[in-house]
Amino acid sequence: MSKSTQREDHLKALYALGESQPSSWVSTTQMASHLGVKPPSVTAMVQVLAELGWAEHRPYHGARLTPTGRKLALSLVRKHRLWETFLVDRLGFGWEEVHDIAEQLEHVDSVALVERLDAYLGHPQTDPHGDPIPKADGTFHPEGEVFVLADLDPLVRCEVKAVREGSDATLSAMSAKGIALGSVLTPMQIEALPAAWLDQLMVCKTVDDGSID
Amino acid sequence: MSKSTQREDHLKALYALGESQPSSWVSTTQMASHLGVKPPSVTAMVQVLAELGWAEHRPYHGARLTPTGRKLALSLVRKHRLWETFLVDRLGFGWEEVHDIAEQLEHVDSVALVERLDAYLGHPQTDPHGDPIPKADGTFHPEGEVFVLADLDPLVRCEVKAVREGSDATLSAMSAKGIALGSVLTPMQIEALPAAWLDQLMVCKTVDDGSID
DNA sequence: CTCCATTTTTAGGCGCATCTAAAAATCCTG
DNA sequence: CAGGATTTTTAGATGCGCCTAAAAATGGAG
Repeated sequence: MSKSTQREDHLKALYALGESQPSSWVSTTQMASHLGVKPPSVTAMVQVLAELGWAEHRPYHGARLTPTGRKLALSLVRKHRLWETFLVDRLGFGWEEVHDIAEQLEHVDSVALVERLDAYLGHPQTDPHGDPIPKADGTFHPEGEVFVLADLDPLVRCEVKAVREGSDATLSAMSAKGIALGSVLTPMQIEALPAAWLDQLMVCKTVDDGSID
Repeated sequence: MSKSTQREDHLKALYALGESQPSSWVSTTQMASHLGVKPPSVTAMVQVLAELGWAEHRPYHGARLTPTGRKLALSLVRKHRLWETFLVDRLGFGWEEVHDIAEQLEHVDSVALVERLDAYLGHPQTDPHGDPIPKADGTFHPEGEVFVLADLDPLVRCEVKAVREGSDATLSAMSAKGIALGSVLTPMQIEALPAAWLDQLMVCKTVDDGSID
């Protein structure tokens, strides 16, 4: 936490936005709206990240993480998702309640803490939303065959594996409709879902031997 | 970690130093060396705390917590000690390793988190160092046998051991109702007491069914 | 290929918490 | 009880992260 929560937040934004789009160059405006600040503030911070060797900045074109910056960002994602797992699995929070708390916890600075927490939780591979938890070395556990529900062409039975970028309200609404990780959706159920959810729900086709990872 | 980690640190210093000395007035120099900053910085922050109603500042004499400030300070102590308990009891840290980590964790702002953590840990009464953990209402678990009457959950016979922070008028009124040190109160009598008194009367149970908590 | 609309950076300020140096108050000694 | 030593506060400056407004660069439409 010590140095700069802000730097870490900008780093995370850079990572999140860079991953979710073809070009890894992220505009300052994009980051600004993601972080809830104004573009000039992002420009200033991106320049700091560049000086630290965590990002590259191509003026008027955007910013991108360096390998070092990516490692740091992944360690933040790791901490965030481990804390979310702790909050849900151990403290009994609902999956829609934990984001803001984890947002704070992830800035606590202690390598030993993260590693002990990871061990305490049994080295979980995904967080309560189904998102993969990076390992200490910054690599991911091999991911299964999940894809966005919107891509499910012939509507068939499938199992919810993850929810991407769900707001707290969305997650609550999903819970209210009985959707949780591991829920099985029939074609009929899928048709009844709000269209917006189709882009957020990550699923895999259900095979009859209900094996879960 | 809101904007106010610094405020919280000053509040805690004020509490810690005020408790451990006869006069509760704490000098800015004392606080400064405790916090690792210079006295003028403390003066400035103490003035902020005063404006917030968390402390009183008598220029050139020192600062002191208000009741509100004390409650806030105690909630920080509570969080700190609960996290230390978690780190040692659950994550297996040594008791000498946990202070700095808890120092960071205590600034995480979520009432629900603290309460769930407390429950998860089994409502511990002391932290790994043996220091008492304040309860959510800012009172301590019975240090010896003594505790605040308001905490007497199943109403049972008890004996008055002390009166905390009672004004002259309050003490007179208590005397008029026959309450003095050593008085024995029955459940029926307790129910008839002014609510305000329940927070001031320190009691111990007269029968030894020592189990609760 | 030029010019205008949009995006992005630069310029200049603000609030916060900190600092150093100087002024003010208190305390202590003779 | 006076005056110097010490403590504490005030004054003024710095770094950081944010803002708004203005300037600069990009890129798209004719």
